[in-house]
Formats: sequence, C-alpha cells, structure tokens
Amino acid sequence: MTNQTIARQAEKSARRVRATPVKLEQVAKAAGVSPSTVSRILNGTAVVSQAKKQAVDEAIAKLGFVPNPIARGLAGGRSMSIGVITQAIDSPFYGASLRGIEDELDPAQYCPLFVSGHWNPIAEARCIDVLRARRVDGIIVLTGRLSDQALKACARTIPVVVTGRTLKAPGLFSLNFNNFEGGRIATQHLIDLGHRRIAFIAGDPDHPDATERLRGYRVALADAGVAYDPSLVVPGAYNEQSGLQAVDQLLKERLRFTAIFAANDQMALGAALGLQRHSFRVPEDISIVGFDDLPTAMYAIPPLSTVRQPAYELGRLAASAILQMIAGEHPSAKVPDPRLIARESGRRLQG
Amino acid sequence: MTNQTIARQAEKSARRVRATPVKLEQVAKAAGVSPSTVSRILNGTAVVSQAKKQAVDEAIAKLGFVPNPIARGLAGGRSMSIGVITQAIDSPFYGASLRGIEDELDPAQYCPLFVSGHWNPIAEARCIDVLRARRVDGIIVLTGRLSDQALKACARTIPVVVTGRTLKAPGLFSLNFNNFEGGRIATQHLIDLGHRRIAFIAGDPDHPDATERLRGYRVALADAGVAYDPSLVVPGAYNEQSGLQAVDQLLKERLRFTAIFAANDQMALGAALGLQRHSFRVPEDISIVGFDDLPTAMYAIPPLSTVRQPAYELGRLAASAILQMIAGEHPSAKVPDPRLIARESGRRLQG
DNA sequence: TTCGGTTTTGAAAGCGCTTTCATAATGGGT
DNA sequence: ACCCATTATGAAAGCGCTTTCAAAACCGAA
Repeated sequence: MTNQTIARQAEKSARRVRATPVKLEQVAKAAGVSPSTVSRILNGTAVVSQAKKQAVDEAIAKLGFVPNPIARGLAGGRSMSIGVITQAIDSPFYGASLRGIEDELDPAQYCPLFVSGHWNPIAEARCIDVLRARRVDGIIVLTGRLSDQALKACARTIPVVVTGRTLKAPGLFSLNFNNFEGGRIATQHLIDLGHRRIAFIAGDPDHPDATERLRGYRVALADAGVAYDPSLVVPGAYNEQSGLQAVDQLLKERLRFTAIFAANDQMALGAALGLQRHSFRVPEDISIVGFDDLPTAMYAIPPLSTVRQPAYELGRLAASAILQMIAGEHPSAKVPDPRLIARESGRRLQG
Repeated sequence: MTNQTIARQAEKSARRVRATPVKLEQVAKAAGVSPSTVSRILNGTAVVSQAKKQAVDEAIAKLGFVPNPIARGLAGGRSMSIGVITQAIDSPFYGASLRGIEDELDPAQYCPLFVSGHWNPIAEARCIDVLRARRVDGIIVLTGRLSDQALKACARTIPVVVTGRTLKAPGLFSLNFNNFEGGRIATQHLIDLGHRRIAFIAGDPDHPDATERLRGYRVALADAGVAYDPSLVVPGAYNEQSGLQAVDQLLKERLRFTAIFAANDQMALGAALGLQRHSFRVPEDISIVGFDDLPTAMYAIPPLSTVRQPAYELGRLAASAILQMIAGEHPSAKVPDPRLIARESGRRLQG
C-alpha cells in the first residue's frame, strides 16, 4: 500500500460523518431477530440457532455495527475497559509496561484507562473508586503502595492483577519479578569482574522491590565471602538526582570502592554523572551496574550494564491475565527470570 | 500527618465496601425535590431556587453522592472524560505532556482517556472513533499525522485541541511550538561558540516539526554568513539509533564538522554515543546541541545542551484549553517561546 | 382581583445495551 | 399421538442520568 493510498484511506475514514452510529436495534431489525438475541450473540451469553447467528453476523458486518461501550457499561455488561493504576504516567520504566498493556488489550477491543497513584496509597484508593465508577471490567495495579488488604478487598468485587508483589486471593492474580535474584546476579557480575568493594545505592526501604534487591546484593557478597559493609550502602530515591547525591556522599566519606550497584538505572545514570563530576571514569576507575534496563540504558555513555526487567512483557502478561480472569479462566503466567545485560559500564578489575 | 495515619486512612477508604453507590434519585428524595432538579443543579443547566439548591447540596454532601460518569455519558450529558490521542504512551517526550494533562484535568474531575496513534493516520482516525464511542467530552490530539481536514471535520462535532500545528476552525484550538525559532537559536548557539561546520541530524521530512527546525538551522546559518552545505544534513528518525547511524554516516563520508545539531534529544544522545564509539570526545572534539530537553538530558554525559520544549506546560495548556472550550469559552493560551538550555555538550571552538 | 407572561419544578421519555422472565419452539419418551 | 422437560427466542424492565415538555408557581400590570 503506498503512502498516498494510506493517507487517502485515513481521510475517508476520518471524514465519514458517522451520521447516526448504528445501534443494536437496527442490527436486530436487519437480521429479523430481537435485540435480545443480538445481544446474546455479541456476548456469547446463550446458545442461539446457527441460522440466526449467521444472519446477525451478516447484519453486523453489513451495517458496520460497533457496540457502544458506554451503554454496555451502564447496562451492567462489559464496559470493555480495563483500569490501570500506574504511579506516574511518564515513568520511563512503567511506560513500557503501559505499552505492553495497550498492545495486548487492543486486539481484544478493550481500552485501558490509565490513572496515576503517585506512590500514594490514598491517591491509589481514590483511583480505584474512580475506576469502579467508570465501570471498568478489571483493574491492573502496577506495583504501588496499596496494602495487600485493600487489594484483596477490591478483588472481591472485580478482577485485579497486581505486579510487584506476590499475593494470592480470590479474584486476584499477582505477577512478581524476582528482585532478589536480580540483585544477586548484578552483584555477582561485579564480583566476577574482580570487584570486592561494591557500593550499593538503595531504593525506598519501605518497598519490597528495593529491599529484595538489597538482599540479593548481600547474599551475593556473602556467597563470595565478602564481608558486608553497611557504610557502602547509601539511600536513594530511584531518580537520577539521588544517584548523583549518593556518589557525592560516598566520595565525601572517603569510602573505598571500585564498583557501584544502583537499585535502578536512573540512579545508576545519575551516579555515572556524579563520578564524572569528580573526575572518575566509568568503567576505567569505577564500574557501574544498574537495574531495569531502561530503553535509554543502551545509549548511555558508556552503555549501561544492567539487570533486564521485562517491563513491556510484564505489561502484556498483566493485560493478558486480566483478560483471562474476565473470561473466567485462571491465569498462570510467570514473569521471566532476571537476566544480566553486560554492556560497557563494568570492567574487570586489574590484579 | 504521619505515615501511619496516612496508611490507616488509605486502608479505610479502600476497604469501605461501597455497598450500593448512592444514586441521584436518593439525593432527590433526601432533599425533597425531583431528580430533574438535582440534575439541573449538578450541571448548572437551569436556575433553581436558592432554597432547593442548598437542600440538594446538603443531601449530596451528607450522602457522599458522586455522579456516575457512565450514566451521564449515556444520557448525553458530560461524560467527564477527555480523549487524548498520543503517539506512543511511552514516549519520553510526550510523557511529560500526558502528566500535564492529567494534572490539569484531575482537579476538574475530568479523566483522560489515552490512546496511541503510533504516528499512523489510519490508527489515529480509529482512535477518534473509539473516543467518540466512549462519549468523551473533548479530544486532545498531540501532534500526529492526521490531516488538517480530518481534524476540522472532527471539531465540528466535538471540541478539539491539537498541538504541533497552527490551525483555526470552529471548535478547534491549536497550540503550536515555535520550532523554527528553536532550530534557529540552537544553531545560533553553536555559531556563537565559534562553530561554522555544523551538521544537522534531521527528523521526518514529512513533518512540520522537523522541517521547521531545519529551516531554523538554515536561517541561522545564513544570518551568520555560513554557506549551507546539504551534505551536512543527514536524515534521522527521532530515536537514539538513528542519531548513532547519522554520525556513522557523517564520519564515513569523511565530512568535516565541529558540531552537531540534532533535531531532538534522543538523536543527540545517540549521536554522542556514536561519536564516542569513533573516539571523538564531546564537547572537546565535537559539540552537540539537542532539542526537547528531555528529563534525562541534564543527566547525560556530558549534560546535553538543548532547546527546551515545555512538554509538561504544553499538556497543561492543552487540557486547560479543552476545558475552556467545553465551558463554552474561547481559549487563548500560547506556548512559551523556545529557550536554549546551555549545558556541557557544547564548547567554544578554539581559534 | 384577574390575566398574560415568566420562571421554577416535576413527570416521563429516552440514551443503547443487558438480562430476567415468560412464552414459543423443540425433542424425546411412552 | 401426547405430554413434559428442555432449549431457543422475544418482550419488557431496567442501568443512572439528562432533557424535553407540560404543569405549577410566581410576577407585576391592568
């Protein structure tokens, strides 16, 4: 199809005045059946004779009928929309998940409704109310700080899939990434490179994501017979600025270290800049490993070694799971295991 | 408020079982008026006596009534949602705009409905259909490739605000950024630094955004009396990879240049990496200026000099404009002028 | 006081679909 | 051939709100 043809087609479809959108009733009339029957065929809520089904399908095709999701929502059927509670709509990490959700929902004719919880449990609870008022058919919660309690309660009335924690309850499916293992292999990578004094830039100590990564760090250290030095772990806030500050602090305290493991890529990138500001080269002087594998990580200077977290796939899995739950099935997807992506920010320590 | 208190409160609100959401009818009964009157008060569609208004307001407060947006949508009133056609939900640039939209809509009780057009006019047209079926009260189109025609047609039936182009039509408001001026000052900056041989990594030649930036580049060059050398402008695709490839190409052709102006930050970052791969230092050997001022630009190594495009503000302005249009007012907002953010990727050319 | 003209209010009809409930058609068993 | 148990279908009642339309209340002028 040429570009011109594409453009022309788009024109046509956009300009089409859509005088009066075709309604279910008209389909019924055209097919010579009752509206109820059409509805039943649409939703597969009951068996209808082969003949009528075909007649209706043809009428739908001929008239180009598309059911109105709003009306459906009101009538108590499917609203064909899935609520997604993300923490910040512009998060570089969750962005990929959102796209995954979109891509998975789209072919099923479902539409995501994104709302931001801003890592605030009260806001998240409000989000749930909003979504429920909008009659979503299911809710996907991307991590967040809502209590397990609250989530379970919500799941009693509507299918919920949540990422970033492991939780089992009726109507609730969780999809968790192995942060512990991720933390472990990141640290292990640095150890394999000959590093022994490895600083850790941590995340929010309240959050399992972050604490698990720390645990992985500690276990890797222990496995290698390296003593854990608490002064080498500095707090961070999962953003570039805090990575930069962490390095400042590390350097100010005159701590000796040859490598840094940051609990996420953004902090790793900030740390790299901090190091550069103090005239340390990465990786010649200090090695860095991040966590997440943001789309930009491979274009950082130097390209960042990191633990790949499959955000996009996670989104797809979550969406697919919620669709399954709505269909009455029991999802069983699992998040892929962490994988180390060795790029150029880590370097073998010379004897 | 302590963290504990916050958590407790969130619990409560999340656990609240919301037995049967309060309906407008109940409010009417409680206030001793008819449903019509309540509706009128809610929407301000007619004058009602002070006494009744107060009674209704009290009943609403007491019962904690929240109108059901789905029912409203069906009944033909406000659906309290705004459709937003973005190009990719995970775009690092538009992300900020989405947040701006969210932040502006939220206090007005409106809810954004994000759909992705993927820079494809057919997909965008489909998005519009979806949004209309969902009874959105207005549509914000973030740039995109839909024809002006199509947009105008759409605006005849529903308020539309579009960014990235200048367009006037009934029901249509546009918010454009001065890309020409942005391109000009970016180039000017490099010229001021003493550069004469400035390469330009372009964007999609079909897109006014990109072509205007190129025009700015050419005008700045002309103003400085520097001859335009077409071999110094190489195509790009607005992503890191293409910036990297552009540098490869530039270098392979053994072109002489001391600076690069990339039509967006992502390409600039890719270019920086490409340069590094060929052992050129930024900014010692080659200066770079980008465009957009992505959140990550300031944490790049070296921090990227760029033209600030106020994506977040743009989102707020767009949202605020659509709200005004819905209210029957005529928006008049204007996008702030481009501003050069000089960081560390540009350097004065030595004699 | 009465009347025409306003303004406030309520009753009722949808919006487009789903879903109970009742009826009609079907099918097997005697 | 007849009856009862199924199964397929349609009529109609909502879902929770908005909005016409018409009636009720109010206003001041004659």
